[in-house]
Amino acid sequence: MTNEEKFNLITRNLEEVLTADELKDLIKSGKPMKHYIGFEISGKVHLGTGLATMLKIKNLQDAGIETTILLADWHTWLNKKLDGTLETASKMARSYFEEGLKAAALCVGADPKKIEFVLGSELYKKLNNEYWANVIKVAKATTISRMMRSTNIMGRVAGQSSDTASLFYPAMQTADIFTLGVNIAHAGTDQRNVHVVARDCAKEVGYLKPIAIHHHLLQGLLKPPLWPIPEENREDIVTAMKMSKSKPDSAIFVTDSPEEIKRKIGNAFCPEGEIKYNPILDWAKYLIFYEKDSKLEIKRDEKFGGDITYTSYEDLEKDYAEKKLHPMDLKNAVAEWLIQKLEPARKYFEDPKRKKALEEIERLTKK
RNA sequence: CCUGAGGUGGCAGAGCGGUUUAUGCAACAGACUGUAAAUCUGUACUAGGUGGGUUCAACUCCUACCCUCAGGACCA
Repeated sequence: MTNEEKFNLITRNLEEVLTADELKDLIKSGKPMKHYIGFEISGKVHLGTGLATMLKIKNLQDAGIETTILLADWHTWLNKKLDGTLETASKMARSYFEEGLKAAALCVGADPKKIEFVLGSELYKKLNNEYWANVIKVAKATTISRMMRSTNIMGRVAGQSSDTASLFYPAMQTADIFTLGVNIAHAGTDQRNVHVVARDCAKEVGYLKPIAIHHHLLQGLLKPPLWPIPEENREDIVTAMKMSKSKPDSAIFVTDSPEEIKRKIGNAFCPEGEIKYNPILDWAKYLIFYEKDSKLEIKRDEKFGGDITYTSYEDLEKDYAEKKLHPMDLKNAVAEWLIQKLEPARKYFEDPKRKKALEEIERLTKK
């Protein structure tokens, strides 16, 4: 694989790379590339955490990068998720979340065995003072206002009043990056602020400045609070509409049953001819047509034009915009695609132990 | 620690000592569109921070405690 091919693989479908030149240099240098992405154990694995992330991880694996997933149990605790205890977060990290991510990896053809899963609490314990020293170093190298601007990573509006612990969050996340020694930090675009903090203070803290890569956040299935979306705050609304674990009908989880998938897609917001904000098209673009050789088969009645197969997102979008493709036909096809794609995950969770863990996380997130 | 405001259903947000207990959003069902949305109709459901007390009866009064918010005090 040439350096250019590697670069293209790593950056495919990304929303942002900080910075592309640094990445090129890193590839050229031939140094080992170590990637990381972190997750809170805040609920079930959905298409965003699962498929979107794993598709990228597969690219990275193919490019020969060492991939790491941090199971951020401390962050989960700090953020009062699940039942609010560290113990539960740690337990569910291994019993459920890691398994859910592995299942998702299987769905997209990534190799779960080549992903290193690191549990936050184990890492911190192992490193003893070093980790917390890094947190303090980061805290010393940053300002409160800077940190407050980064706190939207927790699904909150930045700067909104919250407890003191939330200020530690970005410092910890940054320390994670340094402590793990990663040179490629990966996340959804919602976490770019923290990555920028990490890059800003890397030198001062005495660590490698990580390259940050950000993938697209999948849209949620629900109708936006304001429709049509006013142009001036379009960005805010769209990011607020991302798929969310806490709104089960906005998301599809990797273990959802075929019936559940059909129901959710069926209920999804999907205006005819609308291509600017359309979760189903968004999913088609970022999941189905993620790989170049993908295709989507539409099955429909003769009176609606008969079956058709799309081999590029552009064609799909064009027909949809011109109303040559009806939302319902699109929905059916996307639902069918997902049902098939997620089959390995459902199978994986037939295992009694995993199934039990899944039920437990469902219980914990119910309220 | 002090002062003030407040803690109501999934969320937002009123009133009231006693009855069918708002209202909005969300949810669910139906109608209408070959999806969803919008619109119309309907349904259900779910409360009163916690412990005491007053009362025939308390979400509504009293009291203690807890918590949130604003300000003050302390540090000076």
